[in-house]
Formats: sequence, C-alpha cells, structure tokens
Amino acid sequence: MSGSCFAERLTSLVSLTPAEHRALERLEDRQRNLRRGAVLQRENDRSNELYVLKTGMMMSSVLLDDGSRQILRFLFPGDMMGESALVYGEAPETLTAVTDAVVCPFERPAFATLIVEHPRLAALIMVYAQVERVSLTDRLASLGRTSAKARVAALLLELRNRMRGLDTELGAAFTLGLTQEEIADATGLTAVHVNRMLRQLEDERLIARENGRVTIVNEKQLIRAANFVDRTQGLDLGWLPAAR
Amino acid sequence: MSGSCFAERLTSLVSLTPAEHRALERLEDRQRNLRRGAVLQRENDRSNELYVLKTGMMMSSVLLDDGSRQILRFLFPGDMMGESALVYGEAPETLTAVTDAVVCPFERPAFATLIVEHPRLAALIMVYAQVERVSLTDRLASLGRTSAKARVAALLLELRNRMRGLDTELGAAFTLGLTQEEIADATGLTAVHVNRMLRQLEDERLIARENGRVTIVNEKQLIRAANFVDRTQGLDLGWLPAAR
DNA sequence: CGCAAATTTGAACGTAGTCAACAAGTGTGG
DNA sequence: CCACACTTGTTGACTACGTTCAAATTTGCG
Repeated sequence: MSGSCFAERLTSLVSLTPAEHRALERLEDRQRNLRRGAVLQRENDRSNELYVLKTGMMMSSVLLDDGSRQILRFLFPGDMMGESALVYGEAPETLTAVTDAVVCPFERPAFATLIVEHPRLAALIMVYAQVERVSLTDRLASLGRTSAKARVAALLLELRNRMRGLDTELGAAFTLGLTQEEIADATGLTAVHVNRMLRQLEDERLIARENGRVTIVNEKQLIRAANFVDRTQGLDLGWLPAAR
Repeated sequence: MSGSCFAERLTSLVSLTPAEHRALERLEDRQRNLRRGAVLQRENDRSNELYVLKTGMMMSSVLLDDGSRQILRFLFPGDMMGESALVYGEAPETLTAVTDAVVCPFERPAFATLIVEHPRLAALIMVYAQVERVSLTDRLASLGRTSAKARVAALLLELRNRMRGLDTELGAAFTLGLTQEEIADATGLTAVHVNRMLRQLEDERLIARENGRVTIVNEKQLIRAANFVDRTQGLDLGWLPAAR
C-alpha cells in the first residue's frame, strides 16, 4: 500500500507502477493539520500551493457581495484541491475544513515535474478533473432546473455515494457532518427551507434522521425525487497512454 | 499563423514551438460542417471523439426527465468539446450547434499521443480546463445565490466578454444569437421571465436592444447588477514545464 | 450546568412560474 | 404574391414555491 492518498484514489481506476507511486508520494511529503472551520485558502488571496486532502472533509465556496455563500463542492480524502493556483494568481474560491482535516500542500513546480515525467498520471489527473466537471454540471442542472426537495435529496445521495467510495462498508445510514445552513449554501436554498424539505423527505419515508445521522430508507424513490444520475458507472479509460 | 484554432487560442497565453504547432494541427486535420440546431453529440449516446470548434457557436446542455433543459456552457471557436469522452463511455451532455458551425473531430488516442509528446501542451490543456471549471462555479453561484435579473445580466456580460476574446474590436454592441428560451435554459429561468428581466434592464438604461442586437449602455452598473467577476485578468502561468 | 449554535415551526410576503392571448417575424408552398 | 403555419417575443392576471422574520426548542460543548 502506498503512503499517498491521491495514489490510493487512482488505484481504483488503474494499478500504478512503482515509479508512479514514488512520484505521487513526493507530492505528500509535508502535512498540515486543520481544525474544523479553519480556512486553508481564502478567496482573492494569493495562491501558489495545491493540496491533497488526506483525512477529513473540506469544502470549497465563494462569497457574494451581499454576504451570501455558495458552496461549490465537498472534498474527501484523496481529492486534489486548489488547482486554480495553476491558473489564477488570486484564488477564486475559499477552501474550508468542514471537519478536522489533514492536508498535504505541494508547489506548482512539483506538479509540472509530475506531468512531464509521468504522462499517464497527467492523463489520470485530467480524468479526475473531468469527473469533477461533470459533477459540477449535474449540480448546475440541479440548481437551475429542480425543486428544493430534489436538490436536498440529490445532495444527500451525492454525499452518501462519495462517502461510500471511501468506505465500501457504508450502508444506507451515514453521518452527514453538515449543518442545515451548509446544506442550504450548497443547494442554493435557505436553512429554514432545507429544514422543511428534510422533514418532508422524512414524512414521506424516503429518509430517516436521528441527530446528524441520515438513513436512506427508500433509495429508489429518493433517486427519483432527486432526479439523481449515478456517474460512478461506465468509466472508460482504454485510451490512457503507457505508464512510466 | 497556424492552421489550428486551438493553437490560436493557446498563443494568447504563450507562444508555441513549431513542434507544438504541428502537433496541434494534426488534431484538426478533419472537418465537419453543422447546421444551426444540429446535434453533434447526444446525451447517453456512445462517445469516442473529441472536437475543436472551428467556427460558429455551440452549446452543451442536459435534459432532465421532466423535459426541462439546462444549458451548461456556450462554446466558441478554439474551444475543445466532448472531453467527457475521455472518461465516460456514454456522453453526459448534449452538444448542439447554436449557429452554423464547423468542428474538427479527433480520436482519444490522438489526445493521448499529444500529452505524452508535448507535456507543456498537456499543462495548457489543464489550464484551460481550470478556466472552464471556474466559469462553471461562477455560474453555479449565479444560479444558486442571485436574482433573475442578476443571472440574465451576468449571461450577457459573459457572452460579450467571450466574444470580445475572439474579436478584440467588439465594442458595447453585439449580436446575442440566442432566443430568450435559450437564455432561460442557461439561467435556470422561464422564457417569459427572461423577457421581463431584459425589459427591466432596458428600462433602467443598463442595456439597449434592437432585434437580436444588444448594446451594453451602462457597463459599470450592469456589472454591479450581475454580481459579475471578470476572470480574464490575473492569469499566472509561471509554473509551466519547458516546451518540446 | 449554562450558554451558544443549530433546529424547528408558524405566518406573512415576494419573486419567479404558469397560463393565456396576441403581435411580430420567418419561411413554405400554393 | 399571398396565405398559412410556425417560431419567437411581449404582456397581463393569477398562482405557488421558497424566503423572511420571529420565536420556541433542542443539541452540543466548555
């Protein structure tokens, strides 16, 4: 087993060569611990580093000038963060720890070296960027064209599926780890309305709740209510270049 | 001047070597013409090809099962399309010609060859993927957290800026080339309400309209009304690997 | 235990959607 | 050349989904 979280993520798609493992481990030779609520990168601040999330959950968000917040994405162990440092001198988004977390920062030149020496890893990074892009477009369609109930249901399903990607034991019950206000900022709703939608989903026996724990009671119906599309199937990586 | 549209786009960031030019030209050795409304790639269809848009305007969209549509992105000459074929066996989105258009299709192995032989081009492709991702997150925040008026205003500004990227002569007036229904599907609104918002922007002297032509009358105020962030400034590509 | 944060619920309000009718523009075939 | 169908744009009246505001209750934490 490699010491690299990012490598571990990639091995779910292809098995890596020893040289590739070593290259990825170099990205994670430093660590930084974050407390819940800590800000790793702030919008409009100078940004030179990228990160791999090692443990915990984080989120990326933007703040509008009326003070409202839009959560763009939730991040889990093995996710790469802060790629916008590859493009923008100033960060376009804020990275915040949702739970206590451990991240591995690395510099842009290290990234450049990686893609020169390991073109297959470059390709795999592009693959993950695409997966993330499609997830963003699914959320865009959710915000643009579905009801409040559907958006909340879709978020629950997305988070459950992502958590199951890390812990295949995970069943129908899981701990959200988000406040209703955070759910609201992710779905483009108000906390009050999120509360009503959760209650409605509960009344309809699609989910159950105790404290922060959510149980998906009727997954089929929840998927329908959410307009949810599962993107974890049907990946096709036949075109990848040879490994080094 | 290179024959490649994509190369032309990249040269606005860095100047390319002759070898890089040649490599990009190979991606565009075939052409296909599309009529307005033609579908290049349909959601859930098998997808093996990628494309570079040569002339015209296209869009990518998804269809929800209640029949509503969300437009994800508008595409302009030099944009790469269909990158999801790098990941998914079935296309997650539909590609449609908004105007008559010319596209250059190429196969996934050609893409693999490109990034192996030209790591700096791989890096530049990642850079553009990031720019596109940030544009998507801006739209996500727009749909999630801003008013109908702001969303319409933001779309007008975004399209104008993208068109100006191609034609630096372009002033305050430009031809939208979209129906109000298409604006609605891009902003998550109804065509009726888009009409009202355009009228309101006109009544407030932020824009003017005759036929399909829009003139930005008061850009400063329009930017404020739209909560618009211009991302064309502040790019930083100092980390790029050496060219081959 | 005591306090702050988070959740829950109700009532009133407002933004955007729905439905319907009409006008203007566009292309087609008789 | 005009009649016709069809798409797009425009406007009004009504509806409904989600927001706002306020207050009570529960939960978690020092």
